[in-house]
Amino acid sequence: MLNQDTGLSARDAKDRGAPIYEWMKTEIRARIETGEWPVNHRIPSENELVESLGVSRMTANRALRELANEGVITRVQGKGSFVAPKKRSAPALGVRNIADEILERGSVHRTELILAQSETCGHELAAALELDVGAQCFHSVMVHNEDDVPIQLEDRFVNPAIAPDYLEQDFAATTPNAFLTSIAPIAKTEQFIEAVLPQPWECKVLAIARFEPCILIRRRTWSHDRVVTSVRLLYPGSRYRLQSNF
Amino acid sequence: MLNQDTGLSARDAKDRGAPIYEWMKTEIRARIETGEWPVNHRIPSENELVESLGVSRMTANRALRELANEGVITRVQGKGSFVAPKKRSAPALGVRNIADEILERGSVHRTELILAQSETCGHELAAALELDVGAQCFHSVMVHNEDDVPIQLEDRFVNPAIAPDYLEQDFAATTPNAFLTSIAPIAKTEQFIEAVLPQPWECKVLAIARFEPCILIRRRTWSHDRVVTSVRLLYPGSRYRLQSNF
DNA sequence: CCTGCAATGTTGCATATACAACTTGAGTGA
DNA sequence: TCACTCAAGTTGTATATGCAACATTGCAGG
Repeated sequence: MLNQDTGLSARDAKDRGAPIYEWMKTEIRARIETGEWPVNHRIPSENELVESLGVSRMTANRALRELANEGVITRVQGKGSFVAPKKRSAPALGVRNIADEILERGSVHRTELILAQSETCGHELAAALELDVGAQCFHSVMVHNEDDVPIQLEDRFVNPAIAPDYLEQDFAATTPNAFLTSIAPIAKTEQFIEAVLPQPWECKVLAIARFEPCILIRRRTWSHDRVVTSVRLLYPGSRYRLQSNF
Repeated sequence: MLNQDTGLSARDAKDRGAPIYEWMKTEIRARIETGEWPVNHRIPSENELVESLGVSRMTANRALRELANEGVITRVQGKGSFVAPKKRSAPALGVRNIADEILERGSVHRTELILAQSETCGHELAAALELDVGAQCFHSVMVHNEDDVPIQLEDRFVNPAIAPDYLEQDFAATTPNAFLTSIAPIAKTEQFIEAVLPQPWECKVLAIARFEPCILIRRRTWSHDRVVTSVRLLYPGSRYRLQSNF
């Protein structure tokens, strides 16, 4: 049931799996993401949250303080808390759909599915997806071709709790990126860019030489504080470069 | 006076300008940066900090929790808090000063000047700097070391119309980046990120193997519609990665 | 009219307390 | 010896309370 004063729902104390302050953060973030609370909208004060949710002020304070540190909201002493303006996004380094990118260049995009299966999380993978060791996750590997030239090797792991029917998708028609962003709005992205030498099997599927340097992008995306996907994108250095002007 | 139990000093309550938890954070960070507390060193527990500093546990908890969120330390429930391993990663967006970046990681920055001279623009260089072919420009090459490990090769061309006394700078004290941004505010930046194999002479000055893949950033910056500088930044792939979260 | 001040509401910080969850090591009993 | 239990230490979370700092509003008095 919705609380008219704050717009937040009073959760039954029993079904909480996450800490209260985390739950408050996700609820507030959700209202911002859906547009229910637009930019500069005033967020319920700490005391209002105390009243409507039955939490202590320190807990409400922690939730709002952490959201402020993350840049989601801004707080002004004596005035209140407000939805922060959206961050600028970097065109070239943001999460682009490789298919759109290729089409914009006037080329033909074609994918080659190499693998799509369910796997058991090992230690490292569990940490990356923030799941438990031994849990199931989805794994897909595919090559994206531009005019029949391999240009990106996509090695992706997906959280099945968020996309339970991931493996049933037709990846020739919809890229994993497009599918996942359609069912889970991206709230946060972590991205590392490295230069590496490819593995032998990667050389084979990308049709490149053994010592061709490649750009490796390792990216994780979150939605509602849960990891949606962890992906490795490998680009042959001779065929691809990143651009970021500002 | 130093407290033997924690290595932290009990501050006089009067001279505190910052909140206690912020003061604790800076004190702990200082001990990590100076190497007094090396990587994996155990940090005083919350209760030890309570004892030695006379603060409440919630305050100590907040200081340590925020340091953990920032990646400075790692905390394990039931075990304790420990100095986190350094991560050598940099934001891919924006023009950072490599010296600042290294200092922030608590390492020592040292440059090695390889070349600093005036040259005559060829065709390609003239186009890059938006000058006439045959005009003079400045050329500097240097290596930036982090803890005496070569981490960036900087190959820079500078427009003499904007920085006429560029070659007279002491590049050991002030990086070219810091000098140029101080005399010409950056209005626009064009930046390409590639993966390449280094040239033999580049391998030599960076002390890397022949087939070590490198990240190459080619960047041009404008001020008042004129090109200030065109620079190639070469990073060994095994020692450096770019980070861009949003 | 307007200046000054008090009241109220807001965030920021610090403390004391309590319980839960996890780790480690010591001890105990089969 | 092995397995189990228990105690102590540590972090994680939640609450209640108090005071400080800042912003806004309204009111009293000139």
